[in-house]
Amino acid sequence: MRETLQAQLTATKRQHVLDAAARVFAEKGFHAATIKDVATAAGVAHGSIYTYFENKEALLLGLFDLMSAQARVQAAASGTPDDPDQLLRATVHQPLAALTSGNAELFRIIFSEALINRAFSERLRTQILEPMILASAELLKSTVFADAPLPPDFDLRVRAVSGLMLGTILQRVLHDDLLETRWDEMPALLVNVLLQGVKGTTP
Amino acid sequence: MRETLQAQLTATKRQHVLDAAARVFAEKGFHAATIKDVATAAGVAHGSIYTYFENKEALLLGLFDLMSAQARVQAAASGTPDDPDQLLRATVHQPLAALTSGNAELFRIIFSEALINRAFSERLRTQILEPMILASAELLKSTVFADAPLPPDFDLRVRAVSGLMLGTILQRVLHDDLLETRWDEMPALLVNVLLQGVKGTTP
Amino acid sequence: MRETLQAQLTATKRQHVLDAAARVFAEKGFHAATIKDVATAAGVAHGSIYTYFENKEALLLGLFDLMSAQARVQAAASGTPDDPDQLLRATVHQPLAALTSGNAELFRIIFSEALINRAFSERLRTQILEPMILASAELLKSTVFADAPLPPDFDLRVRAVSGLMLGTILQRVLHDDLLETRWDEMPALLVNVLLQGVKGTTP
Amino acid sequence: MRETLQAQLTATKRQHVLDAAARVFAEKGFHAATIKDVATAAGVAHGSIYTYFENKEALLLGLFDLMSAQARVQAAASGTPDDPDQLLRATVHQPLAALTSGNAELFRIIFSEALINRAFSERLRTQILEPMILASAELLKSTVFADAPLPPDFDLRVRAVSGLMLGTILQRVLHDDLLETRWDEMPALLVNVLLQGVKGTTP
DNA sequence: GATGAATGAGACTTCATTCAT
DNA sequence: CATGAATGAAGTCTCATTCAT
Repeated sequence: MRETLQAQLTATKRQHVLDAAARVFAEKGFHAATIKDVATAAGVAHGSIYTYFENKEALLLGLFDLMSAQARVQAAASGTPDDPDQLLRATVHQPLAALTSGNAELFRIIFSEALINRAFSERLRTQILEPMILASAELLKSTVFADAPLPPDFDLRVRAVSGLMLGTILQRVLHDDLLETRWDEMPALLVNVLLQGVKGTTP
Repeated sequence: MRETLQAQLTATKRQHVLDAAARVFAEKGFHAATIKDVATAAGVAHGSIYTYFENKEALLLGLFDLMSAQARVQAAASGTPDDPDQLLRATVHQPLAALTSGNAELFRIIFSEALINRAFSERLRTQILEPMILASAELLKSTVFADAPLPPDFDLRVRAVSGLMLGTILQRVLHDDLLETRWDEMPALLVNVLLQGVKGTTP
Repeated sequence: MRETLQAQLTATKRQHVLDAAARVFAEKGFHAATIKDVATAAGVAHGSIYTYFENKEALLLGLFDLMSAQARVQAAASGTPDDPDQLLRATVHQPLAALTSGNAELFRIIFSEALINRAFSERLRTQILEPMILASAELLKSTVFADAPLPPDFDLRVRAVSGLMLGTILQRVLHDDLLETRWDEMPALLVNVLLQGVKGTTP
Repeated sequence: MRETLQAQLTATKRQHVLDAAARVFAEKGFHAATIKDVATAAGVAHGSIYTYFENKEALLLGLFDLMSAQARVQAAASGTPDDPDQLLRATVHQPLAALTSGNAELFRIIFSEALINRAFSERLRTQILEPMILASAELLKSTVFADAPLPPDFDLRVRAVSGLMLGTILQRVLHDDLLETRWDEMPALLVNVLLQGVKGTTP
């Protein structure tokens, strides 16, 4: 039991360091930030970082797992609405909503690294993108294609769905003012586009 | 006349160095790559890099201008088809086609940096994204909204169009095998989605 | 208490590095000497220099403070003799005596830099020269001009006093063999010159 | 004859480069100044410097010779006054007057280097200081010691004379405002000090 | 476990010098 | 002779990582 307590304490501190890392990396970028920066932000000696993380890259992986976990949590929390329309809305809403608060920074850091680091992009695909694509596929099957046979380019259409979400997010984190201001309207609008095309009249 | 020759020679070598930089940065990432790597790839002494570029960041900016220029060239080359349908197809096709050959690397390097470097993201927005958004807006006005009044969320719908393209590209450069294999089908498919929604039947 | 010990240890090592810097700079000159040279002379890794000094220039400032401190210490140590004659002798003796041992090196380094670095010459004037001039002025007032009104060119005469000392020192550090050999005779001789002119008979 | 013309042309350009070097070194200091700086100031390509000077240090030596030559020229120009008093005044006046105009910079550069560069200090002693000391000795012999046997510490007294001049100059080039303002009064004052001591009444 | 002094590999950059044109 | 592109040695400084306390 004591070991459990100890372990919990360790886990807490580890999380504390990770939070600090998220803040620091977000502000300075992964490469510009130093271990000392993170340690200072976490309020520990810089040597102590190595008690919780093997090296600097492990901090990044930790952040990655954090994002991955958050995505799962939010997916679970949203439940599974019965109404197909609600389901569609929820599925599109989720990834976009994940960006509010401080998560845009996390997105920036992780995608920035994944774009130029093959190992990291693998991880990103496996843990984040593929689940998102899978969810999109399930969504399409149970909604728009519920009554029709799947077309031969079904998988590609799924990429269009996930691409629409990713691209919208990407534009926002690249500081598109309009998207930042009217971010709340986007989920509904994207659903509309997916259902009726870009001309679709909003209900 | 001699000056012109000399200037041309210099420009050529500068381009040569820039090409090398693109290759090296693409493989290792901007931060992990060293000036020496670039110099070796270009076949010059590492001090010589500074004959053509003021510092390492100037190389990145050079790559940026390269991408920007390519985008402009392709936009100009595509001309202005009369047929609205052709126009739509062309506009969507362009950015996606720009990714073939070695340009995916350029995209990776530049977006990776823009995600974590505010000055760079400004540049990216002004020189690349905003023109793309403007083109999308013009496109919509002259095609799908040709006969209808513009809806109040028109600007947001434009973001959906550009977002669809960007997100699709992003997935591909993150090594989505399916997209890499069937990239040729995407422009038509995206046009379809935009016109009729994701369920739209391909003609 | 432990903190005090640690601080003392750090201070000691800092001093150790500074001593090494004095030796190295004296031998090679500030610009020709490298951080690596200093580190090697101090017996530490070259990166470690930066634990104690922010950068190379800080080493020079450290040496400067060292010289400044030494000057103060010696001034204090000499006390204030009652006999005016003794006072004169002591005041002239001090700066000249400060040059024995390894301090000629310090003089060389510091004056060499001050001659071409305005910020440094300001510092030198404020911390070393002006105190010396002030001391010379006080000296004159309480000795040769004790019973007479101060002449209108009093301040200039003070410069002659300090100049006589500085110039003599300068000649010695520029390797004048005669001065090096018979340095001990100079204080008395200079006092004589000041009192009676260059022809003055030594008592 | 043509060769002479050519040689003169070369000499002229060489002098032109040297003037530029004096200006540049004076402003930035020898080490901070680059060959390119000098070339730009001289209006030639930086590679061309090497047509006239073997390397960067040769420029410094060139400046040294320049100063040395100027000193000789001025010494010759001043002639040899018959009146011993005039002679004394002239001898002291000379080195001090040499500092007006832009020569203070030259003094700074050369003494700065000589202080930390043994070879250079040798040169300085041989070409500048020793002649100055010799002149001082001759001066003393023909004036204050004209009728008396030379004292055993004669050579040291000579150092006091040259030291008084050097030290006064040193203070001025270290930006002593008072000296800069009232520099004209110094020669007479120094003569006075030498003749009667620091208390001496000005005639 | 925590600390932070110490390490040293390695990065960027400068610049004196050379040499083909 | 003049030019300036090219070279590469060398320098300063950073920082991830280690380890004795």
